[in-house]
Amino acid sequence: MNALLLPPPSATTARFLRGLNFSQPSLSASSYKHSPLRSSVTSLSLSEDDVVTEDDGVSPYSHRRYDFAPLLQFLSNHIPDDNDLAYSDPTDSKLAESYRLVPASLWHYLLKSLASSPSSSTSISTSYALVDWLHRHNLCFSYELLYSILIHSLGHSEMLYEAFLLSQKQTLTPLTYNVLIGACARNDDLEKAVILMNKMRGEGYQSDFMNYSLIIQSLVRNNQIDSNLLEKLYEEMISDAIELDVQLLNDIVIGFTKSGDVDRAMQFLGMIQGYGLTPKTSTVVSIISELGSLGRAEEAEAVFEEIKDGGLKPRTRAYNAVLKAYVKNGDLRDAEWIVNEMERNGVSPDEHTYSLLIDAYGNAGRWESARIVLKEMEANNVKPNSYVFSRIIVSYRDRGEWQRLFQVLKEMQKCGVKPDRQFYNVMIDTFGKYNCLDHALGILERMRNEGIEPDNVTWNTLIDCHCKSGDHNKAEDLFDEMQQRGCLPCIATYNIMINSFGEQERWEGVRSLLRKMKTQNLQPNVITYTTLVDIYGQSGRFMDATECLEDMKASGLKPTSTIYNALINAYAQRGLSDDALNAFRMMRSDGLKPSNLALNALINAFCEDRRDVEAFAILRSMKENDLKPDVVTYTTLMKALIRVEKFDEVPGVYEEMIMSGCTPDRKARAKLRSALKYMRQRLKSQTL
DNA sequence: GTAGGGTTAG
Repeated sequence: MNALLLPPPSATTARFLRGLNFSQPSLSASSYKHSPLRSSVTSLSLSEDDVVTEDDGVSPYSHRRYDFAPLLQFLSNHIPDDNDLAYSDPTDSKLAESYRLVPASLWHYLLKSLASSPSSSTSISTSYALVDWLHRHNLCFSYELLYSILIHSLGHSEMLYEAFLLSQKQTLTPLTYNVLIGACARNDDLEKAVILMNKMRGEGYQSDFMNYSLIIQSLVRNNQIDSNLLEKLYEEMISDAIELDVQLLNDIVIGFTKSGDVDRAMQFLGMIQGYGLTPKTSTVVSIISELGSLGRAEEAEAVFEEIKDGGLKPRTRAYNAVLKAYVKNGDLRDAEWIVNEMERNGVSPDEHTYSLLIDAYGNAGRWESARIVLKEMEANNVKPNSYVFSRIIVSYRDRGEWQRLFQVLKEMQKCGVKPDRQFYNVMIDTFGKYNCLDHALGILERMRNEGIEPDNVTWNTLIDCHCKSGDHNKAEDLFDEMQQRGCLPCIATYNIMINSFGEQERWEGVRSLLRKMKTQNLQPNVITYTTLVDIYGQSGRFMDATECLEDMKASGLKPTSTIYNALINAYAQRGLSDDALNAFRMMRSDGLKPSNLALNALINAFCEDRRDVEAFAILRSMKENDLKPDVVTYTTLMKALIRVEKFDEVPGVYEEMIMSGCTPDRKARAKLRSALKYMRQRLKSQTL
């Protein structure tokens, strides 16, 4: 479009240009040797496509070099301000005349190179100057486009701030809006992107669908995606009547997948197919993978089949995703089957395949089979790595056979695999979970000796295991040490420390941790608020606890059932049954389903408040709502009966518990025993 | 179609 607006080149101007020597790099190069702008940008080699060709067939301009050095040199020396002297400078108009023939596309290219050149602010200010200059001399039309190019390039080279400043100089048009929003999203500055989108909408312009793609991609990239947010974005797209292209639909599917709402993701997958479009394989695989992580094997299989229906052959990744589902479910036979299947179809297993298989055998306690897989890996030239071994340790840790850790270490050495930071983190966690704090600290030493710098996770794990064993002083020392060594605490670190201070009832300490988080620009997350509600609630500071819950809602985070459980539980332990009930109702009105945890806590509240009738009413409503009472439910009910001295009703509850299929644990048996004891005592005192 | 995995906080 711009090329059409360019004045046609004439023979006279061409001669003029040749006469001015601008096409002779040797001359200009010598005169600009010391210019700060001498870079790849100052002179451009052009292909035939880039130049305007004359009608006469023999193009005088093909393969010529336009040398922009003189212009750029001039512009860098004349950074324009409002009452610019350059206007009256004769060189200015002479230069303008000499570049009259440069095609628009070339100006665009020059501008792009200049704006995205990695060097200094010099080139940025020169690019502004260039746009102004072109504008002033009517050399290149569509200034809107020029600004867009500039903003786009700046955004691509992470100079978003400059792009933003630039946009302030002009009235924004739909094109510049879109380019700017795109630049913000690419640079992960979504706050600015959203502000601009709203502003744009306010001015009656429609946003480009590309912007939504870029925003979703940025959210996914930074793990900031959640399904509510995505739902809101989708509503916006609908109300803006945005065209949903395949790319955008793929991005939405990925977004819902990553935010854990795989059901919604599958709806959109269906939408893609319904439009007769083909989803990207990587999109489909990511759904299978998520279904796999959730252990939803049948659905994973079904989506896997859809790849084949589309005429595509599943590759390693797709197989791995299904394999993950089987492993998650502990389904060894299906796991072995799918691996055979992939080999039969000529798809070679990779590191992930083997890792998953080893995981499966490890979980089944089949260490020998896991070793065979290790051998197979070697045979197939897939090198086992630290990851595989850390998975083995995790499976031993979770099955209580953590001492096998030493054996795993030996095996690892035999394979010539060096433990990495994450492996050591798993080791520290394992030692910590089994209260071997000295061993855990030993690993820290070992890491340092091997030149592996401990990271956030290392420190968090160490700090937390010391808190859990009650050594809050050592935990605090480690918290200080971490910072002295230049490791910045993250949100998890603060959550651990807040919990620690809370347990010690060091409330000023808690507040100062929250302040410190803010200075680091860390926002409290759901876990932070839950921790706060828990520690305040546990020490009877209910005002503080409820205030935290309100703060969380105000900050836009959705309360979870865990946070309500913490609150209900806190009230329950002090026998504040009305408050507990109230918290329970709040939970319901927030649309959260009550779990056994919440209901058991509520029963406990009535129990502590000697309201046994209400406690049993909860049991009834559990049964009516298809919630299976568990051993804790029945034990708490027995406790409630004992509290109101209805000892003779306890054996009946115990019996019902067994009848309903609950296995009594030590606490349940203890309740029955103490009820029987009281009954005997009562009998004795009556006979006496 | 060049990406997917492990460890920490309620």
